[in-house]
Amino acid sequence: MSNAVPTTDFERLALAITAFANMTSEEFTLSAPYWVQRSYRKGDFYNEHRSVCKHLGFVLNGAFRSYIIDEKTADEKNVFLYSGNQFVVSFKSFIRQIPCDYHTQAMTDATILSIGFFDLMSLYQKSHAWERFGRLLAQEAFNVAMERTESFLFKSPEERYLDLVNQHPDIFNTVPLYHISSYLGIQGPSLSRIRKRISGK
Amino acid sequence: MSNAVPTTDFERLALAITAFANMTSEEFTLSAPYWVQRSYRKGDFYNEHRSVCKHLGFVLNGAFRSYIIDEKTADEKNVFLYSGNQFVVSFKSFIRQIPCDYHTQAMTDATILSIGFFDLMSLYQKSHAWERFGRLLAQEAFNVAMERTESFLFKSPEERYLDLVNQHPDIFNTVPLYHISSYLGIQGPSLSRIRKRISGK
DNA sequence: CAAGTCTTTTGCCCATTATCAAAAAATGCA
DNA sequence: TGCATTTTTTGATAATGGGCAAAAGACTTG
Repeated sequence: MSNAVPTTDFERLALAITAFANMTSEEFTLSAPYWVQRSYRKGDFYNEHRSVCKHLGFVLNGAFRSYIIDEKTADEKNVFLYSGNQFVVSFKSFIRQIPCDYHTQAMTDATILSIGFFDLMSLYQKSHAWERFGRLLAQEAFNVAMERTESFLFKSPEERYLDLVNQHPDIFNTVPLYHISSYLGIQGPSLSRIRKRISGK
Repeated sequence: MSNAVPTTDFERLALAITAFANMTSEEFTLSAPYWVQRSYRKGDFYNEHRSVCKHLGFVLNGAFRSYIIDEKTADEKNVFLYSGNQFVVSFKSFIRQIPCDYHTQAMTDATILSIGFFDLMSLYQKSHAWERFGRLLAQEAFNVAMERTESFLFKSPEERYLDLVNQHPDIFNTVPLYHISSYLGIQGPSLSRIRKRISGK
């Protein structure tokens, strides 16, 4: 972990946030003192089960997953994937500052820019635009959850796979397929067969 | 639709909200002028696709569903069910006051107590406790969505069915099973077989 | 480069669900 | 009550995914 934030990375963050929350670069600049760059090795934990998620991270490189260990089968199930230009955060734990249900782990070496909960809260107080950011972040979390629910309701594993290829083309080069199959709610061999079916089209 | 709110119904609402948001009955009483009782016949719409959801409803009797029409198969898929002592609202549409993705319809004759969006917003402004209610409502919506996502990820249709029996024992007497199978993400005949399997245990 | 490890695919068989159609049961209504 | 409609169940078959084990392929790393 280091504090030096290269200009280009910081500009990427600025661009993403000003676009996301429709804020000016002056408003964004209020947050400048708070961002810290962090690096993770593959397998490192962004946040662990039972501990409170204290930071909101913006993914510069690499990919993370949130997973739960299924008591019955003792294996891991991926609930969320996060990759470049997305926010990595265990939302429920973060907004309520309560222990997290998930393990959140780097699936690859990764770098992020992160801001602490209390710093973010102070921005919410200081700035209307940041308050809006907070609301949009919450709504986004809700939307992601709903889209995922609807994908299970309306779509076959094959369609969910194709959607994921469209949404995160980047992760397929860097992340093992068993993480993908877990996210899709199917077994490794099933994903393998789906990919075979698709390639024959 | 009528305006006369019987005392007992109103007390049920008061009890539910004060418990939910940990507010005093004085704080709850601030909302008293705003609640209106509404009645629905089976098949009536609480809110229609493309129109903004303008009310938050507390279900006194009966049950509602939110559904989407699947373009591919042209049939309806239930995304949410709402029954007694729960809030019926199309959350995303309500909080952002944007057109709704869903149809929300009474599955049985039903009565609710409802409060309008702007009245609720004014309560949020006037009262810290109501602001807390708003936050908890949002978090609850998020949790419901997440639990539903996780149920698809971790559970078989049979387990989802058993969970629903526990969570909403009331609706099984009043609502056609095809609404339930749609909610569970399976076909009618499959639910029938699941029920047969279970009854033989 | 080669051995060892990790990841993905394949083969096999089984259990469950989808699909379509028809029968049976339940319900509503005259 | 009895007919018509709606809802649920059943039957038969096909498609899909699960589970297990083994093989094949990729990737480390000494």
